[in-house]
Amino acid sequence: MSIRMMTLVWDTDLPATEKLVMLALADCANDEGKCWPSISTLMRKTGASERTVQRAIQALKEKGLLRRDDVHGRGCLYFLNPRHVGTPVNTAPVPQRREPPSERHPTPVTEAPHPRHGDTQTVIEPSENHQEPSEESSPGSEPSLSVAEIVDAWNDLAARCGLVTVVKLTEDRKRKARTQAKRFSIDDWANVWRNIEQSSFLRGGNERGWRADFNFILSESNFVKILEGKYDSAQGAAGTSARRKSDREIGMGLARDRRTALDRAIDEGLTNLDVIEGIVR
DNA sequence: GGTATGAATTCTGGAGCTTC
DNA sequence: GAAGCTCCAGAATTCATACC
Repeated sequence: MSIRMMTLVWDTDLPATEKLVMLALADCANDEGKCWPSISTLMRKTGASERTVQRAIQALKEKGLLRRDDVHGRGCLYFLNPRHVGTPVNTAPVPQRREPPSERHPTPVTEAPHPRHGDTQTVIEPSENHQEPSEESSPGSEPSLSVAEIVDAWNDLAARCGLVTVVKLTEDRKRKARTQAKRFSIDDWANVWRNIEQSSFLRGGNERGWRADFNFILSESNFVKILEGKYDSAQGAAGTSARRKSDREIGMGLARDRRTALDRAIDEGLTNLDVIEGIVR
């Protein structure tokens, strides 16, 4: 154990996990900062998982606080960097800090501060060709729609309702869309599109002018609320569904006809959102 | 000033695979 | 066997706002 190293680590302004791993390393190090604990030793000392320890080591390396030399067959040698560790807080590498919401980018261009290797910021040009069949399959729970179908349907709806269209399809958005597609049936999606279109609140008709965006609907709780008609401003918070509002505005008979056609289309296994939306409209 | 709420972001751990 | 890497889903945290 190096008291000198540990004292320097305590004075750093590191995120909790990184500081904990750094302390565990300092606990094994000599006064030169040299040590060779295994990942499992660091796991035991910190109480963190293997993955968390690895990530913390990677972050410390990137910040210059740590150097790691691989020793084939013998694990790794770590060198704590006293110069960096001892750097005053105000000049030390600071942890990632989020922008306040008012400074954040609007939905489509929000990016994770640590994009993973292989992440892409794909520019979506709605078409019928950007299917991702390999990503949609999941044993046990088949998604009701593909990511491309969801994005296309949203962009179509957004264009009609003056909402923000999806310009970039991040890995995070893809993942959430896939999750939603597995959670909800195709008629749930059709109902959500319709409820958004019929909700003045979701289209900016609120005190702050806030509008629903793609990320908003990818939240499970938001999706359920839209589905249940809780954003139906005309009906208030009583929970009356947008479907009933649709009946009132369009006329009971017409709405019933449309719903019947929609149910029939769904029963027949129709998966084309454009067709379904055409019926809904 | 304290508290509750909603939305957005970040962190964490499991699984599976590869490399040395 | 040890370590690294990526993907994924859920938990935790942060922040702004509204309300008392």
